[in-house]
Amino acid sequence: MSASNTSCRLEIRFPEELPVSGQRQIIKDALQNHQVVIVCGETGSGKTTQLPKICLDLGRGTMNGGKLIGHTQPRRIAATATAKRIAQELGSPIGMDVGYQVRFADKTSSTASIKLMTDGILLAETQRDPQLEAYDTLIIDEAHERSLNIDFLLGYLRQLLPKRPDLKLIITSATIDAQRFSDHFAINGKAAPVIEVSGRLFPVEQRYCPLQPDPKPDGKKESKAAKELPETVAEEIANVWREGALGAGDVLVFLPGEREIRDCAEALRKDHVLQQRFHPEILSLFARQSVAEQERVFSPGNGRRIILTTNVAETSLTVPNIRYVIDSGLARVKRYSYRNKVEQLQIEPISQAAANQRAGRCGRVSDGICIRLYSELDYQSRPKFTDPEILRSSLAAVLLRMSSLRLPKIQHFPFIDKPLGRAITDGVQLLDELGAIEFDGSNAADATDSKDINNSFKLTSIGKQLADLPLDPRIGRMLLAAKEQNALKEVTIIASALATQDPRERPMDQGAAADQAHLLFADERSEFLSFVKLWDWYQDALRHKQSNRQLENLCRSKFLSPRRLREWRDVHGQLHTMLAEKGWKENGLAATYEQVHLSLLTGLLGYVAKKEEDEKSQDRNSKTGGYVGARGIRPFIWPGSTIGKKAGAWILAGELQETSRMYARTIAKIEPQWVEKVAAHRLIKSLSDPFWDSRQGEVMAFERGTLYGLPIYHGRRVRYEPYNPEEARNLFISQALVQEEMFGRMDTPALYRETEADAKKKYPGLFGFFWHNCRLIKEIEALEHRSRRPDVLVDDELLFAFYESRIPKAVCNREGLKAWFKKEPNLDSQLRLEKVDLMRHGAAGITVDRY
DNA sequence: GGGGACGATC
Repeated sequence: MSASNTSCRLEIRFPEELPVSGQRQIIKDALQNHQVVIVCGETGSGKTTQLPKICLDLGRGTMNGGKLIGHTQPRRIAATATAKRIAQELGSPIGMDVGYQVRFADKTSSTASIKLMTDGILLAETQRDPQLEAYDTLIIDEAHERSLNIDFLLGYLRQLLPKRPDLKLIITSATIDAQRFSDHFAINGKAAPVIEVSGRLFPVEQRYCPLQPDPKPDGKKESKAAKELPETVAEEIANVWREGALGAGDVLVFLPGEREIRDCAEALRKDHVLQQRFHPEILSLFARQSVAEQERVFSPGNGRRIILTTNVAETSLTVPNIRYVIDSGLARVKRYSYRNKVEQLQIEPISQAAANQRAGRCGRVSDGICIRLYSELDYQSRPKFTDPEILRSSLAAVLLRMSSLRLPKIQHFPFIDKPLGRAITDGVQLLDELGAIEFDGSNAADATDSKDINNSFKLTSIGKQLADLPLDPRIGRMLLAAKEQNALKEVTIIASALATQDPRERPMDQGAAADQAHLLFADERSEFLSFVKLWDWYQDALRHKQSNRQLENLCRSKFLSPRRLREWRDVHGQLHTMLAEKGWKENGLAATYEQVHLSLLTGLLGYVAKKEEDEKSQDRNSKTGGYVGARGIRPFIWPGSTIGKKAGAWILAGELQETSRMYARTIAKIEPQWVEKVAAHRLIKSLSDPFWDSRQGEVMAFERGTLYGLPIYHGRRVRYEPYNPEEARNLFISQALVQEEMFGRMDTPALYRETEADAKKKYPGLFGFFWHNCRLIKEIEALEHRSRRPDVLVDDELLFAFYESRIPKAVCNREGLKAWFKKEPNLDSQLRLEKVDLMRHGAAGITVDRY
């Protein structure tokens, strides 16, 4: 141990066995001469715990008369654990010199010099401290993970640094990413210095055992059939264990998802060689499994173990005692589809960086062997890095935040990887759908088509409120709507549930029992209301709890995760407090089904679907799910749905995600009229088949309303005049007057008499010209008949021209005409036809008088 | 007929 003293009361020691300790002078020198320093240190370098101490030693931090040394971590656990560790190393109680802040936990004080936090906390702080004046030093750890938060922070800091010359920034990353960060933070053309700190990784031998051979250079496929993944995993494990190069170490197998884990586990249990010779314990590891299931992985047993894992073991969790890694080279990757505006979760080949990270997982305790189930050529041809999250996400939330921070336009913001224009446009459209923004200037109407729409919007009051909520904009929008709907109580419960992980557990081997237990919370119309039922159950359980143990057991008996229930309660509590501070009152009476779902719908407009009328699509074996949604998507109801087939004609989904199919999860029955209630102005209306409606006295048409292409209603009679006044007038003249349907059909003498009597009662003294003209035309028709000259009567076109020229331009219905009659008493006589008007020019000689 | 992993203001 060596120690150095600063002016402060603490003695700072650097454990010499940590590689970073040996380089602290180099790091100090770099930090003194540069505003930004990049530190790459692999696992075990000690960078996370020692870098803040090096900064302290350099004279930074509150205790040296400066400000805070801020240190961010991607995960809450890492932030709190690191804070405790550093405090311990400094011999200072937590909160005194080293504090931490994560969501729901704040252990900071005015005396602290070092503050550990999640990157989300620092990002949130930019809202009220845009210059980040609280800090004199910032350490952004694990920057290579390139989460949305990290990318935003790095962009933010890039533009902040010139305004804060006193602020020092350390970015830590994996070695392969270092150059990109160094270039991004170049000042006056000078890249930021990169300091490499060795890690303590043991050598890992790479082997390639491809499932399928590489394609030959001539493009012809190898005749050998591709091997199956589960069988190959079993085979390779047997091989390395038999070979015994590294002894009986545990094996970590990276697979893309839960399903592959299940298939693989089954194959391993059936493999005679493995079973008889090695008796392995087969375990699985993925995020949504119970704590008990996960714990088994972290408490090594006596025998050989095989752990089948998803990406959770790539960064978030470290499995001990791993000597062998088998890498399928695949992962389920979240991407955002701009076309459908839904999330996709599909299996993709991982990047070289991710493959290396996976391989490194067997070099932590001693030498390791990594077997890749793909060829070296395949590896070499893969992208170097995993796409950063910002290129795979909806940008609505980012745009909202940027706008609320009054940052430059997104195109000019210094992101390391700039999002595509298409993605930006999509984000703007979502914010517009939520009513969060308004377009300024003249191009408002066609703004969504304009190329630089994102240059011309500003936040509405809804947008400003959304930016203040720690929620996805869609979920935040539900809360704002719930305030109007008087449904805040229920919607706060639902919104916080949608914002956290589903507390319901479904262990692989007890699926049916879990489903059965969860039926307790089922609602026959809405799976959103299941959350409310579950919430009530949980509140009741909390009230009656005898001990934490008893509560945990009760939760477990219902297949509920205590940890996630707590997280749900924390988020709910936070929202509840925030809304109360705004002065919003929760409804005392239970909200109606409609009030709750109108609120949800306001945030989920694109997630409405309608049962297809086509009978065939309702078949079991149909290739479609029997529903059609916005933008032409055809979702399937998630098989775990408790409503399923009984869902009805219209549903709202809490989530649409494309995995093996497009699935709608968390569904509820809704009425199509509700869509109109919350989104009347978003519907695209089209009118067809206009006609004269003699009862209304108006030209009417059939209206059809669509929401993102989904017909919400059709065949609705509406006035045609507002839509097309010219054509409405033409139809009024041709059908009401020329075709004599002003008061209804009169095609038989009886009907004629009836209609006339009726009209006289309803419209006394009005439209004398109409009956006059009708009679005259009849008279002449009779004449025409007798003279056997079908051309004597003037035709419809001339009649039309007669009325058209005499009726005021603004008149296109009965009421309009009536009003003109009052204004212009002469109009009646002007509109009366005379025989001469009705006779064709050439037939003018023929008159009634000749007979 | 079935789910990669994170994360969020006084």
